[in-house]
Amino acid sequence: MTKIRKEQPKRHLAAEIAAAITEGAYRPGEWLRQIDLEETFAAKRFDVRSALSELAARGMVTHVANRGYQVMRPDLTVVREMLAIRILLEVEAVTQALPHIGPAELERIKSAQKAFENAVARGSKADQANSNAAFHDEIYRHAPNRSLSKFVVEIRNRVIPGPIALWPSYADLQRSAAHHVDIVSAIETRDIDALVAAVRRHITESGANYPAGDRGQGHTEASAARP
Amino acid sequence: MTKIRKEQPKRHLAAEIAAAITEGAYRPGEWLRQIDLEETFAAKRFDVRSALSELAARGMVTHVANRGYQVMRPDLTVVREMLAIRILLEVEAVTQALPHIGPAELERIKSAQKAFENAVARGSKADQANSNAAFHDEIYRHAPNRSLSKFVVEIRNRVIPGPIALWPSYADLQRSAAHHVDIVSAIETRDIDALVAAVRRHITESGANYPAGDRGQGHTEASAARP
DNA sequence: TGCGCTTATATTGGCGCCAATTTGTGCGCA
DNA sequence: TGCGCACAAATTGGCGCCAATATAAGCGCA
Repeated sequence: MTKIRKEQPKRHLAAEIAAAITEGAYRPGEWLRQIDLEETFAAKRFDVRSALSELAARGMVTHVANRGYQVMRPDLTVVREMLAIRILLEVEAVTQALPHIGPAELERIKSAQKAFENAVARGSKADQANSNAAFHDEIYRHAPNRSLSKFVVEIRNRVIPGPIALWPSYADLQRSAAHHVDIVSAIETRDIDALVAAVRRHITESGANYPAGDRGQGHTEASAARP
Repeated sequence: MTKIRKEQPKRHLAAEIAAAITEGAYRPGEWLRQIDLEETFAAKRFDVRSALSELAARGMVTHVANRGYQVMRPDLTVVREMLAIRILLEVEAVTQALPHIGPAELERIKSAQKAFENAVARGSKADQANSNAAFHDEIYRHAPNRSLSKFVVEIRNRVIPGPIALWPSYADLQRSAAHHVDIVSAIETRDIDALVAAVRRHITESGANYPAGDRGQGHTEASAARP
């Protein structure tokens, strides 16, 4: 008799919770109750705590003894610093990728860009975020340094977007789409300088949504939610 | 009556195990038995499994269902790619740091360098690794982008050194020390180009220990250790 | 005597309970 | 009526057991 085994792909709960946080399901400062997470993600207590511990190590949530875990409040300074790091990495990635982008690859990039434009017009917030990420990855994946492109993804997912950056205006989205057009055309004309400049501008301005004195956005409300 | 509470700084077991791996306590390909880890680190089963899961997510160990966790075999390509990323980040860090290094800071850097030389002469392998890391951090910490310097540390600790890179020859160590001297003098003369070149060379050559066809070093022996 | 099957052992991994602690509520007292 | 204390409810977190599975050992049979 052949042995039947349930091949569950060993879900990575920490990543799922992290995604939920970056998508705004949980607000900065909000308490993450283990019991809630258990039923929301249909996971066991063990996995929940394990995931929470991991996220705490990553600095995505803060842990208060005997109180629980709460979503880290995005520090404007840290966000800006992470953007600077992203620029460093993504500029390198796109520079490495350019020589390896032929007509076929360009076509895929263009369709990824189209997908983003569609998401801007008719998609949900999550669609917009995902198709935006997919567009960039479609470019970076051609960098010979595969670790680099993986890293770019990891860093991007690590930053907790403030509530403001999470709800960009339609104008913001259109500006993003315009940047994508710039990037694509720079790739098409093989203009490395223009390409680098476009990427740098794109990332920089993605953090421009953060007003100067951000910080306490949603502070009172989120803090009010008791643990 | 005042309440007495045991303020244990909430140890991060995953980091401890990771350190043990990078220090060579566990060889690539070796199986990590949970029971052994329990008593070695005086931790409970829960924490061990949690830490292991985290390390698996970081790609430091591989997880085989119902078999356990084993130390990831360092892939030469990945190691090289990570070195390239380290160069990118550390060059940026040192560039940012230079303008903020005054006489007082330079003095501390010099003493860190001395500490490394002492470790080379009389210290253990762990001492050498630690004092080397301390030297670099003593420089990078002056970069205004604090996230960057933290990041540099994280990346450095993420790479699993192959057994060869782990046991550098005395000549390797001396070369490393020489690089440090170059770096210090470049800082002293404020020669940014020389500084960048020195850092780049230092990191690049730290991976030169890996011979072309590395991979299977310690393969048979480590694999023999049954789970 | 060697090979294949069955049995035994060690290890992993899923799951759950209960003590400790904190927060919320209600009662009593000034 | 307002303040403070005590009690109750909810949540976290430490800990341990036991089933499932892989590996090793033992045994019978050709």
